[in-house]
Amino acid sequence: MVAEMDHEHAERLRDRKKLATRRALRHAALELVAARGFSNVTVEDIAAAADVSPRTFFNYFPSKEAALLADDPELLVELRSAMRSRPADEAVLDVVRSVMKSKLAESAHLLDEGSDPLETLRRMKAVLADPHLRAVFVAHMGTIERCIAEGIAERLGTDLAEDPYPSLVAVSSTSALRLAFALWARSGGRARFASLVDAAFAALRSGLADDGGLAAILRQVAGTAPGAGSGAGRVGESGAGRAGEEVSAQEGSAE
Amino acid sequence: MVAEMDHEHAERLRDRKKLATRRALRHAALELVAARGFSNVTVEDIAAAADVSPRTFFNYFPSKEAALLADDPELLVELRSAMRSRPADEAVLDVVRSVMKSKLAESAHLLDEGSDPLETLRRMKAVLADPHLRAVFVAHMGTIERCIAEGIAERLGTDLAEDPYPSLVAVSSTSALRLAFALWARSGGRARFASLVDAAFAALRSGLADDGGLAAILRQVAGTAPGAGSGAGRVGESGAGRAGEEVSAQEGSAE
DNA sequence: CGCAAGACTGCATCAACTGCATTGTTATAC
DNA sequence: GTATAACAATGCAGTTGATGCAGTCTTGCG
Repeated sequence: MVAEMDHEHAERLRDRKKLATRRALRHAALELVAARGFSNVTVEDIAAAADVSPRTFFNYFPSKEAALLADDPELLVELRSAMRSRPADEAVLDVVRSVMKSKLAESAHLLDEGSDPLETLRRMKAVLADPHLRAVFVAHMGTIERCIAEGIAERLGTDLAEDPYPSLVAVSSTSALRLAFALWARSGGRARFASLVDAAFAALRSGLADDGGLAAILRQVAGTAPGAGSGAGRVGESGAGRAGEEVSAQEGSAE
Repeated sequence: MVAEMDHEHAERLRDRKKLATRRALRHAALELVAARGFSNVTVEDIAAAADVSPRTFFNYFPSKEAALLADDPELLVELRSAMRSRPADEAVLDVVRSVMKSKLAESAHLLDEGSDPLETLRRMKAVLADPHLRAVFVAHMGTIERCIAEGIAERLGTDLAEDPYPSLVAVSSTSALRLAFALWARSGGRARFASLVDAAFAALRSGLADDGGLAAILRQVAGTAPGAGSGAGRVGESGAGRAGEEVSAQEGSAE
């Protein structure tokens, strides 16, 4: 029962060990960084806590930040192909919105790789708390933005260098995405990520007249009341009241 | 006429020398990076090209990137105070827009510090060409975004943690700003930066219905025609036609 | 001139990485 | 069950970015 594992198990022994050390490293990194701050933790510390040699750390992650952020290069090509597979007559904003909801749901692909969902939130909070990690995260979103801009230009048949519209949409969309992330973390992971994305896009489409239902979602989730009313007197001439038409229900329904 | 310089000149001798080496370092960094790429240039190379010791480089810049990017920490406090000095009843979007135009004009404070305007463009292009520098630049804009979000919350009297609206506006505004930068560089520095900012904000306020005149400005400046017409058939249901109302004239007038 | 402030430099040090050669462990063929 | 190939873990040396410290040279000023 110990030695005669069949091939299925045997083949996975290595992979499981690999995954285990990977998780151990990520976990150790999170613990140490949450406790001491990113700059006060060395790779040596992380490796020691995960019980591997410092050199091994770099066999798993290309940089110290990567142990916390998981910048998956494959994600970008996935995004591109997901954009290509949407119907040709769909509005670009809807394409981007749906792709974001499906591919980047719950920050699974941006911060985590199928590990404990409880840790995802802690990781996100640690990232948002540290200036350097925040910067790296923003930069990471920048690469996603570029990828989306190319995808839009491809759909519209225009050239990124000539037509500013794809860049404009990409820039705005990733802003909405980043905002949704931050708010998701702020809600303690209780708000539905897809709802936040929808609300952020609605807010954008309303011309920033109000928050597109973001405040409502947060209020509903956290039971807190914002200091001032939202949606009036904030934008000078733009008419308000067009936002929120696409915000889906955000509680009760299963994922 | 050589030894008896008065105090004015004398006091500036040091400063001039300092400024000279600073410029020399920045110049050397730009030249080398433009020629070889950021990762193929060492601080030692830059110092050697500027004829100072490697240690001296770090007396002028905190990092290798800083020699190309000039991330001025003072800029943030300037932004905050500029936002405070705007009339209290001004719409937040207008506040941010005007502050961006005045404080970040022509990327003077973001990439340069009063040196040759010709080099500013080269620097910008070098930054946008290199993935790592691009990432650092995006991250830098992230700090500006945060600063602006705080300023908006302060103006509205709300709390960043409760009300998502300030974050939403900040995120969108810095996106517009970043877009204006990229387009400015793309135009070869010929487009008026303020016009691009106005156009980007107009596009945002139109709910991304069209590009708010960005394409028109670029076409006017560069003489290129985009592959597809702009403003129709791109966004599904949002009505177009509200954009561009605030785009100022962009050529002929002196800066 | 002579002194003080401050800029430049060298040196030692640390931490993030990388390449290479070696050792250990797992998978598979015999 | 052992030999062997594949691959993961390790140790080691070296490069590079970055910081602190101490000594030297330049500049500012009386």
